[in-house]
Order: sequence, then structure tokens, then C-alpha cells
Amino acid sequence: MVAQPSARERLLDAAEHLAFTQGVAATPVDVILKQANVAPATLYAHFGNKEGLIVEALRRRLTRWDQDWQLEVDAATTAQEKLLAVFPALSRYRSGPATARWCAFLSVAAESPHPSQLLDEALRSDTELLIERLHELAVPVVGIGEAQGLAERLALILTGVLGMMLRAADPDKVIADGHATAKTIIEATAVSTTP
Amino acid sequence: MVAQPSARERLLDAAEHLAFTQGVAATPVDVILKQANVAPATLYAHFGNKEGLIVEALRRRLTRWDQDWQLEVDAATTAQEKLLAVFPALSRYRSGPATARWCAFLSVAAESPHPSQLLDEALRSDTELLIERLHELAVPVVGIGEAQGLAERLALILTGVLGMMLRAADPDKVIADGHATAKTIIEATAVSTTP
DNA sequence: GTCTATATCAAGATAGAC
DNA sequence: GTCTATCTTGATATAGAC
Repeated sequence: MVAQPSARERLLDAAEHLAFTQGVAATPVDVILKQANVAPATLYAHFGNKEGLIVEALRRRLTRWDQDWQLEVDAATTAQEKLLAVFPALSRYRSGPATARWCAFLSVAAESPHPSQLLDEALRSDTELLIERLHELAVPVVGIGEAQGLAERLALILTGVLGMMLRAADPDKVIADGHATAKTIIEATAVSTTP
Repeated sequence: MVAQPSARERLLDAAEHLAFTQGVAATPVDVILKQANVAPATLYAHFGNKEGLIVEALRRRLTRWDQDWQLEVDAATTAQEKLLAVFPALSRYRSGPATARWCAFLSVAAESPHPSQLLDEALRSDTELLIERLHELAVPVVGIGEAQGLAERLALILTGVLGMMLRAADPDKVIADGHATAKTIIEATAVSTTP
């Protein structure tokens, strides 16, 4: 007999699976509870309210994304490949248990024009990780002077890849397009800094 | 005494202003009715239900976007400037009456994992306009062979610009970043086709 | 901590008069 | 077509027992 995950874990799993594929507002608490096989009071005892559950699910998600991305960075050999590793990392991440229709963080941000402080922090931590790690990885490729600008352009491209998934596009193709676009931008930036 | 717009127009104005800045699900019908100074039954007589109102607001929005974009294309002189005109068009569009937090179409798509046929058509018409016009404008710049691929990469960049607005970024700066990124991509594609 | 049952509330939609 | 008033539903959260 297999040990069942705790009610807390089951709730997080269900919330992640449902809210980030169907949308948070479109996912009633009842449905999460049924999927997790957990009683209402248990949810509120653990997380306070629906938003608390979502915030915690986002945090757990960011940890997985951080790890998956770092794995791909470590696996890459050249500095340019490490900078581009965010695209294979996205493929890896999406093939794992962390299902989402496009991006859990952008999705919640889109649904929450006035987020609470707790939620806002969870959302910002995703963007901060994205920009900061891209910046670090960009320095060896284009130098400190161009690294911030390049990081922002790459974040824009990755965000575009995620957004294109809402336009009924094939995810694998879009990731490949983004990868190719980013490579062109990196090389154009690198050329301009090493004449 | 100024003639007041019809109840229908007032409803569309209010729906556009509220639902596309706050989110559709986060905007109760009551609030739209109050802003439009219209009674509930009038809304349902004109549009059937809330979704009907949103669909109609999206359609009207796409017409405006189409016009604003075409204006900027016509104002541009070179073929490359016409292809890049989508970025100044976005600035123009956002400075007009059609307010939105990021993009009304992507926002509704994000909130609607299982759209009705009517809504799905309204959403797809936006993506179709985007890709098709970019394709037309790309042909004189990079030739028929590369035009489709370039159009898709530019759509990805524009979608990235819109998505970055959810990451608490400055809209004007993001549009400028996208413009510069697109210019690099276009020139890299043009170079590879005219050796 | 977890359950069943339920209170509370907000939102979409409609009835019926004018 | 438009108004006031209201019906109905569905969702979040809580009460109280075990």
C-alpha cells in the first residue's frame, strides 16, 4: 500500500493542476477539494483562504522552475548555450508535473489587477528570477555593459513564447521560434560589442 | 445640450473600459451597468448576456486597432518601416480611447480556457489579422520564402511586448525594446536572403 | 486535523410595469 | 426600449461534531 501524500500536498497538486490550466477564477474551491479528496475546513486550516493556496502553489512552482532551469544551464557547455538554456529549460519544465496552459505567473497576474501584497511578491519573484539570472548569464557573452539590456530583450522573447501559447499555437514550435529569435539577438549584440 | 450616446454605445464603452483593465471575471455586470447608467434588462435585450457584450466590445476594438495600425503603415515610407509600424501603431492605439491593461484579446483568451464558438472567433480574428498583415508587409522586405517565418517571429515579439506589461514594466520602454528587437531580427533575416 | 452541514454573499439573469 | 425589483444560482468561508 502506497503512502498517500498529505492533505496539504494533495491540495497543492490539485490547485496547481486545475487553477493553472483552467484559470484561478474559473476554478471553484469545491472542484479543487473534490480532486484533492479533502474537506473544506482542511483547506482553510492550512492556507487561510483560496488566495493563500494559490500563493503557496506559485511558490512551489517557482522552486521547480528554478531547479529545472539551473539543470539546463549546468548541462550547457558554452556561455552562449548557457544563456539560451532558458528555452530547453521551458521544454523540460512543461514536460514535467507542473502543467499549465501558458504561464501560471502571467496568468495569475492577468487575473489580478490589484493583487494583495502576498500575491504581488509571489508574482514579482518570478520576473526577478528571470531577469536576474538572464543578466548573470549574459555577462560572459556580451560584457557587463550590454548584459542588462540583453537580459530584458530575452525576457521579452520568453514572455512572447508564453503569450503565443494563448494564440492557439503549437508550444514546441513556439519554443523553437523563440530560441532561434533569441540566438539571433544574442549574436547581433555580441558582434556589436566585439568589433 | 449634447446628445448622449445610445445605451448600446454606453454599454460597450463601459465594458471596454472596465473589463479590459480589471479583467472580465473581475468586472461584475452591475458595475458595467452603473458606469453606463443603463438598466440590466437593456443589456440583456441588446447583447443576450455578459459574454455577448464582451464579444461585441472585442469586435469594435479590433476594428479600431486595424485602422490605427493601417494609419501607421501608410505613414511609413520604406518597406522596412512599414513592417515595423506595428510598434508605433501600438503606442498610438494605447494613447487612444481603447484602454487596456495589456491586451484585451490575450486577456480574454487567458481567462477563457474553453471559449464558446462566438468568443473563439473574436479571439482568433485578432491573431489572424496580426499574422496576415505582418506576412504581407514582410514580403517586400525579405521575399516570399522568408515572409511567413519572419511574420511569426515578429508576432512573438509583439506578444512579448504585451506580456511584459504584466511584469510591472514601463509600457513605453517595453514597446521601444520590442521595436529594437524586431529591427534586429528583420535585418538579420534580410541579410541572409540577400547575400 | 478532518469531517458534514450550512451560513453568507455576490453575481448573472429575469419578471412585469411603463 | 427602458425601468425597478427580484429570483436563482453558485461560490467562499465557517460552525460544530468527532
